[in-house]
Amino acid sequence: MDGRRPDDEREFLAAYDPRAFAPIAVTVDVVALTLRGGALHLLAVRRGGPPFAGAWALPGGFVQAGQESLDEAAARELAEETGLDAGALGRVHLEQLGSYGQPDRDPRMHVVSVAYLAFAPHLPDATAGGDAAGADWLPVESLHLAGQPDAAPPRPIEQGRRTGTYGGGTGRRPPSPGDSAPGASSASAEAPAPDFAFDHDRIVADGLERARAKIEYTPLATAFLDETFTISDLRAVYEAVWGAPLHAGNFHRKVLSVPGFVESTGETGSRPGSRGGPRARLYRAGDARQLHPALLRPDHEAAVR
Amino acid sequence: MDGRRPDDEREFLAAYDPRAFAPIAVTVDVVALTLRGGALHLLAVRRGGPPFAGAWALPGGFVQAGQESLDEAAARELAEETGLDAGALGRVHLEQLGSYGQPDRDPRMHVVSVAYLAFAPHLPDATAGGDAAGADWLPVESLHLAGQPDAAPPRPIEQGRRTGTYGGGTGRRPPSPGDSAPGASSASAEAPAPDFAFDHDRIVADGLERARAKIEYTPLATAFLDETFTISDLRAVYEAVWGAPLHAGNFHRKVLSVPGFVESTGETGSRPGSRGGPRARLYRAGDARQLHPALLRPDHEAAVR
DNA sequence: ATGAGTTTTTCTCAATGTGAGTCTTTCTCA
DNA sequence: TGAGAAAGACTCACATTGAGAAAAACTCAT
Repeated sequence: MDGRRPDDEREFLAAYDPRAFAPIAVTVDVVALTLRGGALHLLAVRRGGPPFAGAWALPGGFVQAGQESLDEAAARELAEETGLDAGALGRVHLEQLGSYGQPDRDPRMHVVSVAYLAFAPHLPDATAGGDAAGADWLPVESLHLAGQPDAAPPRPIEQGRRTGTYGGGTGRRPPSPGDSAPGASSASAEAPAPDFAFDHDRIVADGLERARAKIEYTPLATAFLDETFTISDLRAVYEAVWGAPLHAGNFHRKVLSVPGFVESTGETGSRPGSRGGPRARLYRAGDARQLHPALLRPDHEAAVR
Repeated sequence: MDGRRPDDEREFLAAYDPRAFAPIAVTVDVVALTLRGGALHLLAVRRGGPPFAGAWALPGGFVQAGQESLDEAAARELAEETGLDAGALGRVHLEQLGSYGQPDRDPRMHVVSVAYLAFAPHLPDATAGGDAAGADWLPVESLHLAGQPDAAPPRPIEQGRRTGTYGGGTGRRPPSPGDSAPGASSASAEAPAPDFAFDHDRIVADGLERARAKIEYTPLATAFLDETFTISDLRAVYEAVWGAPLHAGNFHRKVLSVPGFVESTGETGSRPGSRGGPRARLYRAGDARQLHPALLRPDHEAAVR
């Protein structure tokens, strides 16, 4: 562990001179996900300088030595990049994703990056905080990521109507096995560059997989929604994150059967953007921290071999 | 992300002088688990120098800047502390657990530690590699850990016979709900100190929870066993890690019903240490990377509220 | 205002998975 | 040789799941 070198006070004080031994920088990077127009989006910044100038990257920055914990650094970076105030930030779920420390992942020096995963309700447009050249929410379905077994080929972005359910919109549902949600866009103005700086494509891929797995057995899908929501809103989250349509009836039954997942507000919504149907009841997140039984992904082919 | 400061070549080269800005040290620590005498054990080293001289700590050390990845550093530290050769190390499962970066977690300076979790088949006694004062396998059930809801109170270690099944051995099975496996020991000679240096008790607690959760939905329990094993051997792993007895018949049925979990060798074991019963069939790990359906922990009270 | 098309919500049914036991057979040990 | 233990196959009642049907409540374009 930390410091096995020193055998006496003098020696370890020498050995721990900060400038003498550890030329490794520590940064945090945030994979921030939100729902916009029914589709899953990722917060990315456009790099202003080399290396990878002009490429997309994850928002992040250096951990301030001696000043902050990793969690605090991640929250700070996320706030800087999104313009979130402390209140809005409080509604965001932020958890550690993992650390990335290949010696050559940054051409300048050995940088260990601690990645975080954030789930946020609909957020305002990103404001290029700090010194990034720009920041934007990129539709996740249009990204092509390293090592993604289900990476979708690049496709032309289609602006347009969405059904409000799952992230597809191209009419080819239900998707065949092994299908990944086809390209679709909603809010972001420009076609996303397919590549990320550094190893950020891998971090994003890991974050997405974590998000998809996490909503199976935790109620975190509610972190994408406002204080109150309908069961259909919740189903739209699962469909967007998993990229597959779900059976509405079974989903309804299941959500209500899991203790502590959601609790009824007694009220009923008005659903302005609806395309018909009765007014849905409103719920808020319950007090469960784990879902039992879990909502398993459809197919997710049995044992992954 | 890494480096948003620089806006031109000159500036970022200056900004990235290794010695100029990041007095944060990066270490790896390994939560290494193995089965000894049917009980789960944790590899710990006795600290030779301050701070926390004489306390138990996790094996670990500095990441060699520019030289190795985090995974490589963890494997190296584990090998140093266990005397494992490359071959034996190949049979060990090693995965990243998480990073710990509270500014004051090490009194000397800001140290970010990337923790790893290792599952190993029965290993030889630990050899105090490096410069630790000693290394030993501590029975997990005798530890009392920070923030552990189910932390067992310290108990006298009882040397002695074990039934070969779950980690109890005190005859009080089946345990009542909420029970955690009572203190028991097998190999280690001295009573374990209940406290760890730094925040290592938290890291251990996180590692144990991860291990308990991970064997639910992955076949990693087989990483604690030799090349071939019986269903009972496998059940003993689950019982030791979860600290609760399992229904032998249901476990048997379930393991065989999960595709790719185990595959039959066609052979049958001799079981020298057995206390009766027919010779069990031998299996080896299958090719599944996920268990479907999963083997859920008993009770694990529904939704954790 | 009317009818077509949607959506919410509830039900049914068959298939599958699960916990708790029982039973037979095969071994070890005293 | 008999008591005790373990492997493994079964049974049974019950919960969970996927697929589908259907009633009721709405929206929207004619």
